[in-house]
Amino acid sequence: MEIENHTYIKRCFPLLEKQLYEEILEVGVYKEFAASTYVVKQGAYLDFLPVVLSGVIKMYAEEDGVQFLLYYINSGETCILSFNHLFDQKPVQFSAITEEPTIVLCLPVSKVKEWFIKYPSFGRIILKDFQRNFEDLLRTTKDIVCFGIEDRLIKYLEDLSERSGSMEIHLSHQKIASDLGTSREVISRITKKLQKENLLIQHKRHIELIRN
Amino acid sequence: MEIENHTYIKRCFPLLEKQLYEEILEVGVYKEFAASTYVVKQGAYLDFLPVVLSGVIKMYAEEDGVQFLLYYINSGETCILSFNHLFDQKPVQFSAITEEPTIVLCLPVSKVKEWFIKYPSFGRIILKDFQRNFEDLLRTTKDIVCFGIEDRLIKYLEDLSERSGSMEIHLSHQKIASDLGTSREVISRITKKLQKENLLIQHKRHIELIRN
DNA sequence: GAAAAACGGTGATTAAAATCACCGAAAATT
DNA sequence: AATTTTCGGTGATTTTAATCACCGTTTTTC
Repeated sequence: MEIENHTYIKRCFPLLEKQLYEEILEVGVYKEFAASTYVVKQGAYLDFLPVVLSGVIKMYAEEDGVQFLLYYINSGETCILSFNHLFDQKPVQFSAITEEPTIVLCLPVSKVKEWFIKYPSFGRIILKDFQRNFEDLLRTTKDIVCFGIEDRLIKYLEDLSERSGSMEIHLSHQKIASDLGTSREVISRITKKLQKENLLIQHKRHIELIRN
Repeated sequence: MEIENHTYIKRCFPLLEKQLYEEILEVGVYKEFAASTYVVKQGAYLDFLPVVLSGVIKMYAEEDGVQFLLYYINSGETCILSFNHLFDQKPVQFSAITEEPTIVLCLPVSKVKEWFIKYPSFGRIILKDFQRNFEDLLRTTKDIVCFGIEDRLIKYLEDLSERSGSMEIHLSHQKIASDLGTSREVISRITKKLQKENLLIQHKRHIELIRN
């Protein structure tokens, strides 16, 4: 298992300085999560930086009883949003939930601070992940403000299809609804409408997208 | 004028290494903007990192003809969102507009990259600003998703009042509406309602908030 | 000082989405 | 096999906000 994890790290961070690589191996803690499990819960205090070695985690925001999807962290990416809270010891403002079985490498905050200054490559990785997360969040925000649920549902399904490489979406209306911050009935009605428009087919337990 | 700007830089970046400070003085370009002027326009390609020396700029997102306020950049803060686009030469996904007369220090991207690696203090500044912008954006997103316009208007006014240190808001309903991504009539109706509830008083050309 | 532009008020209507209520079918649990 | 849970469908209603239409006033511009 250890050996596998080494492989993951090499794959995720191909350009690390040798010394940094050694340090990561030394202090990094591996954690495995089943599908649909909390990696980070909103309100918690973190003392580590999670890096997704394999699998996918989804970032959720919660407020006023509503939970909605912000964006995904794929393998090889750091869950940088939590970085925000590593330094000022504030509770995290979001939750991270695995989408599938996922292996996470946890790097202690003290080391992260040290490496950020010591290793240029590490600083660049952090910055790059910050950028991506920022862009993803902005994209999501724009979508929410500027488009109705129907458009957002279509985007959501297309996005899922693209990232899974399959035209089939195995999710209940309820789960979709909660990702989009709406209610099940709304999803049911829209999918029905989309089926009439030949954009998808509703099967017993999944949705099949139709290439346009 | 040059001397004044030196003072601004010292005030904004109190902990710079001397050498970095010299470099900034050498290559930084000062730009002055009147109130309500574009500093950055969505879709443009940037080759500099803007730092607000004095004044305030507002970050807007645009999509599908709708423009709405994301958050503010105060004096001493870098407009880090643009940083995103410095590295990958993508057009910026937002606009930055001055709120009041504003002095901006423009740092060339080539130097920014260099300093980020060379000077730990610079890396920390960048990271810190990234954090703040990220948190601000997340806050805004949550507000938009989870609260109705009435609550958001109240927050918006309170926020303005707090940052200006005054209970008087000198903004037209139209301007408020466009910041919140809605229409004037909606603002007019809500302010009228809030007046009935003794939360504010509408004067001829401004709104007076009432301490609760 | 006249014309134009910006400002704010308000009623009526429309549209989008949330909520409520209730249904039967399928799947999972015991 | 019986029970419970999850799932999805659908009509009716309500809520929220957007839009349309029109008004008089104030401010700015020329």
